[in-house]
Amino acid sequence: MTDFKKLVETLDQTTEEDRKLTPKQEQILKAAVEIFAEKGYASSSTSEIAARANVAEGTIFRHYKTKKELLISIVTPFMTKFTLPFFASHFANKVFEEPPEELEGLLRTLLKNRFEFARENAPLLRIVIQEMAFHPELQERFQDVFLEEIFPKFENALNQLKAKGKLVEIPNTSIIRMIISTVMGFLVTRFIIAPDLNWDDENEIDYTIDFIMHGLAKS
Amino acid sequence: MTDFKKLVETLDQTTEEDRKLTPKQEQILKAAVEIFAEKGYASSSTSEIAARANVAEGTIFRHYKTKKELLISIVTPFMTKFTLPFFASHFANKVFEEPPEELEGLLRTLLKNRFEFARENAPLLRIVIQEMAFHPELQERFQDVFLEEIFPKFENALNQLKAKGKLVEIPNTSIIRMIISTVMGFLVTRFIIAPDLNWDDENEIDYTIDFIMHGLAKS
DNA sequence: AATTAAAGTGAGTAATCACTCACACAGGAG
DNA sequence: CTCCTGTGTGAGTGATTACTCACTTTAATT
Repeated sequence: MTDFKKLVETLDQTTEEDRKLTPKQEQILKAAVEIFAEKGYASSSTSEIAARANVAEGTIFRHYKTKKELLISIVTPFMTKFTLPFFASHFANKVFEEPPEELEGLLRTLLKNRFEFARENAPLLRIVIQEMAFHPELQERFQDVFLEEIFPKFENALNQLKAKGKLVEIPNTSIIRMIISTVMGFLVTRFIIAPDLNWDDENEIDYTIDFIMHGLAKS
Repeated sequence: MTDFKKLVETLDQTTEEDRKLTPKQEQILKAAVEIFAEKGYASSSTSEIAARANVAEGTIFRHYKTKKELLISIVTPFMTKFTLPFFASHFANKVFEEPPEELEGLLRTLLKNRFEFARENAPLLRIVIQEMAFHPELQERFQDVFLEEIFPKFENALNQLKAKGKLVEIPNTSIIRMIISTVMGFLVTRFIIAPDLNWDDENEIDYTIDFIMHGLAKS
């Protein structure tokens, strides 16, 4: 429960920070997200961001010392919000603290959570995926969250499911990789690669969960 | 068999083109691949490429009209070589022309093929994934290959497997998405995100195939 | 009304960028 | 030898870049 408290504090902090923002600062962030998502960080110019935000170029550098600091202040709140609640919903949290009965309920909340979040933040998801490759600061931030918060809980749940004979006996790292590959593959296809297709989201989510469930069930 | 012939011609053509290259031109391509993979296309400068290639900057523009043409001449041969042989190995080809007995054999050749290719061309794989998002020319080239060559054959094979009652009854697009998500998720993790981990490749390939097989088997 | 600190401005700057061009040099054909 | 064409060169160019700074405006406090 202490973990959960810490998480809530983190989220509250960031939303408090959001409220401190000047109107012009909000315009800057909005414009920067749009342009970064469209052309990538390296190909985006601060002059263009200023223009779209209806702001003088100097105003950007009043609030953010460098262009990179602007990127980071956009990306890191998203990263923590996207990765931490992985197991932070009340239901999912319970699943991971009590011995988990079934993988399916966990997968379903997890996928639906992240699906809604990705839908509402598609440009940010795009930016993170694109820029993570080139900015070590972002990689470190991600590793911190993933290795210390998500991975241990994930592994613990998998071990309990294995003990109950409900999971294939392959390494946890492999299981986690397959789950994340499938989930991220779905989200990336749905919201980044082909967002304009006619998606039957309800069914696709069900198919995806069934695929993982059968793929990982003890044979 | 005509398709197969065309494919061989395509591959031969590109390797013939490779042989026409000046030594300096090879140095340029090698340096460009390295630097594009390290810092991304937009953050790479032609001066740095020239320096690493031990070549004057003007030499680059003698062979490639623009920086973007250099990128494209690097990326498109890789894309066709990576996507086309999807079903072009003799064995896989047979599987897709005769009624397919099992999905497993197909998956195994397919994954092993692409695995070796990704291992030998990891920097190029990285460049393609990174730059596809921002260059419509690359997206079009990819769509041509995928929609006209791979997708129809893939779908045909899946239909035959479904008719035999060996596959779940969900849309082919969903099945294809899950297979590609899992395969690409493995290759990207293995060669781009965490290439320095201690990988047990033989087993990981087996796990991955088993995961897909069970995930897609008729329940 | 006076004071003050923060927010906002935009012309200015040095660096870097992709790309050009006039020229040097190779070697094969006539 | 004389062309000639393709290859290689590197100083030069205009455009663009992230960032600075002297200045003005805003808004809240005394």
